[in-house]
Amino acid sequence: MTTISPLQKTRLHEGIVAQLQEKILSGEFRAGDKLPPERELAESLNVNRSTLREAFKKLEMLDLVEIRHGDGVYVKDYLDSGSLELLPALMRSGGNYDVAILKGLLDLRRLILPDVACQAALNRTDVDLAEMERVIGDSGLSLNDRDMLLYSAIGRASRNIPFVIILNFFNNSGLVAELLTLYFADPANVKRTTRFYGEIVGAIRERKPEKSKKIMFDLLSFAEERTIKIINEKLDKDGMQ
Amino acid sequence: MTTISPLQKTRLHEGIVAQLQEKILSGEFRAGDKLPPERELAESLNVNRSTLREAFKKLEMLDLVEIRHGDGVYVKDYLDSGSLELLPALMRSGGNYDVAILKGLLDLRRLILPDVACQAALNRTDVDLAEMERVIGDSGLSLNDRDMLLYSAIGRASRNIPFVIILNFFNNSGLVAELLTLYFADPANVKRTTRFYGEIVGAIRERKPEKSKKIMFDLLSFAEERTIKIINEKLDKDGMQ
DNA sequence: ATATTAAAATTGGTCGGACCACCCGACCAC
DNA sequence: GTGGTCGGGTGGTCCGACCAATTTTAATAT
Repeated sequence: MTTISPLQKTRLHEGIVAQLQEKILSGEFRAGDKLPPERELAESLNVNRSTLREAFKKLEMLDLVEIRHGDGVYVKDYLDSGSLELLPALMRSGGNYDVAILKGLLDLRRLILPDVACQAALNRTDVDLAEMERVIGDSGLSLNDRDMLLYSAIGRASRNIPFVIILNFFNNSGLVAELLTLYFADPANVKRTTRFYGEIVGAIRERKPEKSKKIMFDLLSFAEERTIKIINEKLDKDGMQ
Repeated sequence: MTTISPLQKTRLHEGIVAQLQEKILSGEFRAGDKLPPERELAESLNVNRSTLREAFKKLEMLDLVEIRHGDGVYVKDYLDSGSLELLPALMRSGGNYDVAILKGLLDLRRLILPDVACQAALNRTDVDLAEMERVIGDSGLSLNDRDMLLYSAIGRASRNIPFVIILNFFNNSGLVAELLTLYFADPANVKRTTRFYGEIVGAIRERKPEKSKKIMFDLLSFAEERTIKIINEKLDKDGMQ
């Protein structure tokens, strides 16, 4: 029995984006390389030039390529200019998790979220609070959804837009979703996290910034340790078979 | 006598992206709204449908719109799904700096960079170190360029790819560049920052993570305070005239 | 009347080809 | 050398057509 179908409806230009992105991230196309002309590349891919151009527009927005009118399309160094959106692809470059990147992401979470909680405690409105309480009380939500919605609500309550954007990147990229599923597979983790929900919302309700920060930091530290452990076990198992 | 021309070459579809993005961020188009059909909108903008579609591909990559085959193009809530690349536009929504977002960005910097310096001290190679020393010793660089290149070098030395990507977003978005120009207008700030360069590279050379973190944090706190002050003065002045 | 189903209309996705705008290198005039 | 000219290559835009997915409408069966 396998997991549910991916049900990806693949638009042609998206396939091209994925293909070219992979070639760039894997190093097959190096920074500074000049790609073949659009007309030529379109023919190679058996695709219309318009379609290829739509793909290029996405790659340009990801800062993976630079398009120079009258000259050509050049590969950029994604370490100099890449976007956060590249991380999911980078993390799976070898088929397995790239643990270094995963740890980097968890670092980021641990650095940012306590401050978000702190600012949320300072700036939250009653409406923000009601939304948090609704989310942690809604039994119709899956564990994953509840978790992500709560973080999203806390982010909004902080009124710090850069933080909100980064938080929602975590939520929407699918990276956290995968990790959460593994994490919540252990009932002990579910219990710990459920307790955390009450504590953090309570601290935000009482408008206690330092307490909120500490609660958030402690939970993240706990979850981070467990997650790294789970991933390492998974890698070991996959490595053996 | 004025400064040299900006030499902006504007591609048609980029103008469309800017226009639609502004309408979304300003709230003229609200989340959930359905945009006019491509054919209709293309005619309104006096532009070809292919060109409009290229613009849509960029807006889709920014997660500002969702394109549904056979249905239409819908506006998304950028607070739920937006990308970091939106911040520069958000910060200038009213023509002036949005100080709240600016502070959020500086928060982010102050949270992340000390950890980057810490990890750089742990993971740097001799090549990384040589690059840092080259940058701070290169008298051919402008103050702005030297600053950004040093941070970039420290970021790479940390070997933490998510951090590098966020750092380079700061550098490449143009936000930091503007602030730096204001910041470096005061010779006292130049002096303080130049001293910092020697200290931080020294600490990274000696592989002292906590020392590196503290040096970075102190400098950022100093620079942050000065920058906020400068911006507030600027806003006051602009407000009076 | 209501529910089901099939056709039509709407809309995004792809295509092929044409022409314009820009960059660059080769060549020429001074 | 210096500067201008020109031609070939490349991205930018345009046009009109058809394909594919979805929604809407109309016809039909119950």
